[in-house]
Amino acid sequence: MKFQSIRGVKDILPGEIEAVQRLELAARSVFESFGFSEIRIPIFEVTELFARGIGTTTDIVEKEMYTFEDRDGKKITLRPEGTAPVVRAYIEHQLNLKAPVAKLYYLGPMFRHERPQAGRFRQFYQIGVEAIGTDRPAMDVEVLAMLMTTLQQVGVTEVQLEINSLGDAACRPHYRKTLKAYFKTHLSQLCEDCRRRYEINPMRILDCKKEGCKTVTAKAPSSLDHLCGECLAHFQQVKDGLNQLKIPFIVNERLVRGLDYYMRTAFEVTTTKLGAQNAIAAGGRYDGLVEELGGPPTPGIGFAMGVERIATLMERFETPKPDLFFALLGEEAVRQMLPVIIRLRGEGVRIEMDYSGGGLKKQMGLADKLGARHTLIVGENELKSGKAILRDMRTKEQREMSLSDLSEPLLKIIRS
RNA sequence: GCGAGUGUAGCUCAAUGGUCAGAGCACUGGUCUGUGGCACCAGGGGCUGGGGGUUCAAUUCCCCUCACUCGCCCCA
Repeated sequence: MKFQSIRGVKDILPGEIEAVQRLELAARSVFESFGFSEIRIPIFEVTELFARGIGTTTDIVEKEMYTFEDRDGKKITLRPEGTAPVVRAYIEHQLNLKAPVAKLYYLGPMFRHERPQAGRFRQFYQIGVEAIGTDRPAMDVEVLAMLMTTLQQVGVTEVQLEINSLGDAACRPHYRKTLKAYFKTHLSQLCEDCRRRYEINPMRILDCKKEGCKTVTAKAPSSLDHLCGECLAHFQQVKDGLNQLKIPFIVNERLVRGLDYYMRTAFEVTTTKLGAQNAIAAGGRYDGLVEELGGPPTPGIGFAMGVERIATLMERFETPKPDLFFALLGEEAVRQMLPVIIRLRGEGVRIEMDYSGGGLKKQMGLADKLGARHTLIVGENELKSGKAILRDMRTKEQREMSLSDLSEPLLKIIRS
């Protein structure tokens, strides 16, 4: 009986994980420079939170959630996204009272029961940001700047930022009605999926890639023509802000989002290098969500980055190599050197050694394979003479070092 | 949920309805007993994903199943 990981779930091994670590590090540092703080949210919540937050007719809620009953009979769901939990925490801890705008970021795994595919997993990682408490377009611009800066810092530059405005509670219903009226006259030309979308979420039809639907949507009324004055002004200010910061973007009026809570600004960062899963980050404004989840009427905006997708666009980074390898011959050498090894490791020096008890040749081979910069040789001869041998593995130069005073001189050499 | 493709050594891949399923890389050992990379030599390693069927005989042909990959849908 061989065990293997569950379908759609994978291990990220050394060699692969380094890019992820860099991305996380870069994101943290960028977000914190913008004044955002980490919030660590649970990976499961009551099912109702997601149903209300994301929307009961969305694909995520209808068929992708990992939902189960816990031992008390409570309905629990592994989080499929991070915004609803963050908003729940915002309300629960009354973060609205602690600062005018709650600026939060999170990172961790999300779970969706989808068919695995290139760039799509059932457990996947997101790094996300939420700014709750302001509807100023300046915040939209800041959030987008954070996202693009982070991508740039990890060297992911061949991407496209697409933005759109979905309207708000005042103008979206009108647009929806107009759109539905238009599609009603073209129903027969739409694909089966789109006829279903017509009932559930007609805006999604705009996003269909089928040729027949495309010809219909090409002449469909544009969302941008139906924005109310306030939404239009908001959108204009967001675009102005991006231009001012020289952040390139295109307006894609077909851009709609699959989650119900988005309104006004919606955006997506895409790449052509990942096959079918071309979105590496996406987000938008969700001005009605806090209220929907039981909090005071509060606007918010956020995004999530797909960690695996971005990581595959990054160059690969080597696993760190040892600074120093200890080639020790005999138990006595091990006994005497262990304190030095521990002390140097405490200083942050990466030290490896041999655990097989093999001869010097074998240990040198291991030092080479691990890519150690230096090797310190201590055997019977060295114990007798009181002098260890330090070998530079690149230049092959060797020098003697006093056994009685190793740590400081070694530190100096390694840090030089 | 639907469609297509692929499962052979740790990895990348060969092969044939018929003797014992091979190669490269990797690994282990030796040439070289306290000095790595190179070279040469040798060695270990496989229920050919699992189950069933056809056949004298299946890794090969057929069916089922599982897994992976890619696409649709949807999404990050």
